[in-house]
Amino acid sequence: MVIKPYGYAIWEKMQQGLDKMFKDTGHVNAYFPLFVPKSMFEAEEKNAEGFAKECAIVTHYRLKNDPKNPGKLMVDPEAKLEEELVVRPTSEAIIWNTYKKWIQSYRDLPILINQWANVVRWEMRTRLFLRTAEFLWQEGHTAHATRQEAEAETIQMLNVYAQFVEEFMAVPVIKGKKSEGEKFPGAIDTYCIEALMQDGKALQAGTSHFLGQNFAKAFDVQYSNKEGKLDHVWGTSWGVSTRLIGGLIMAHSDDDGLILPPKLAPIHVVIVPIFRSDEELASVTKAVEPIVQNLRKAGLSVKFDNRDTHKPGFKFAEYEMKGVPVRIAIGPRDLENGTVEIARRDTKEKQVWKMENVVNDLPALLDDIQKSLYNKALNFRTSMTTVVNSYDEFKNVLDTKTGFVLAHWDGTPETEAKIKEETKATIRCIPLDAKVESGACVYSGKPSARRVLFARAY
RNA sequence: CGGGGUGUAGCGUAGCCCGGUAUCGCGCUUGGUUUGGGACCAAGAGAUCGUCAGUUCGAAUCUGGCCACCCCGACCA
Repeated sequence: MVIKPYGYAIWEKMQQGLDKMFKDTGHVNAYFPLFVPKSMFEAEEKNAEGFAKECAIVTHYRLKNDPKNPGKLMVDPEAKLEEELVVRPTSEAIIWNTYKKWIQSYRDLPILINQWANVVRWEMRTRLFLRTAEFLWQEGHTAHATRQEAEAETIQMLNVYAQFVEEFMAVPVIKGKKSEGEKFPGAIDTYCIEALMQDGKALQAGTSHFLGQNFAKAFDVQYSNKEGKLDHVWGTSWGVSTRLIGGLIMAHSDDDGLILPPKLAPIHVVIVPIFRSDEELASVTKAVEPIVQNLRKAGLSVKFDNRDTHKPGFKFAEYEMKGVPVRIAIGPRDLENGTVEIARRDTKEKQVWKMENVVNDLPALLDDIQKSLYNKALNFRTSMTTVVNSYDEFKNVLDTKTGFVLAHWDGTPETEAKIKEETKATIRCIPLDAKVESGACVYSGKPSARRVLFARAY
């Protein structure tokens, strides 16, 4: 997948928002290698097994001219690696192998590291942004002296993700815990945030794992505690990826293109001048320049599109497609009246503002758009979350209404697998705020203590 | 890997059944008229029809092999 500049700008905005939140919670960035020796990779068995089917492997380190095919290259059989290198599908292995060297004492803990990186998972079927063979993400890897501290870290980062997705992406999420079948291989517990897309399908937007001592044991990472006794350290890992861009697109867009929340929009405001002649453009430009400068001073990203190669109507359509939250049109009529035309992308609503109010009032409009997008998505999710009490109802909702389904489940992997097989729906999570409510599993009729969240998912 | 489908200009396509080197739209170039919601007119440029082989006087079209891509399924953030 190629991410073009405008799409990459969205990713950069996401990075900025998340990176600040990571730093604010005490984390630092570092970088670990792309290639992981196979022996290192296989040290944590469950993790290795979980990813084995989708690993790219480097077996050679040189190409040479193919004597049978002039001008073509071939793998040089002489250049076979002693040990194959796995292209990281995630970095637990190489990071824990490194942490082993860094940790001796409780005084070395905690280690709170994040890395921004690319990873490769050789998917059989890819989906733009949602599932690509190579993707960009961040992965946090922390090491702690106590179980309690690691668990608190896991939940803290889950909350960071939830806050980011809701505040920046304007997408409401449900925080929960994954079932045994859906959790990260190698983790004790996987927590996640689940979002609902406009087509009624769920999207896992981020995960935070409590690794227990699994990796510490696999990589022999021990520390001396205050009593002078050796113990394995406790770990977490957590990540979000460029999948969030796909989620952002699917959560808000309409038939006219993207709708971007102001907090992630590469361009907050586009100004389109209306003019027939160079003289008109000059006089419009003169009025626009101070507005641009002052909006930029206020911290907004402003584009003044003064191209004379495209008509205004074309530009209107173009920026709508790109999801720019606010468009300002200024023409000769506005110059006479001291006004501008303000159009918001989310509602398509147009207003005429006094020119002198633009700089002052625009931040509030952007705030309103941000909130309004969130509320719209929240209302949608609420209307698309259905409580069901029978398997017939369950299947009917999935087939006709779609969306999230809250149903009782007996807690067994067997039932989970059967439901998945028969309906394509998976347990998205066991919501953290699920109230204790005794009931009967929609599939088996066995007792259940709480409802879990089902959906068909990406 | 199983099942289905498609490869013709930068993109989307017609033509294929019934052989005679290619249609239309978008986009691109130039000129003119336009410019408050994706402009119009005119003139241009651009295609070894996925690839290799076969049949034929002649292949986008018929036959066979190969390659690539797409959709559905298994796998998945």
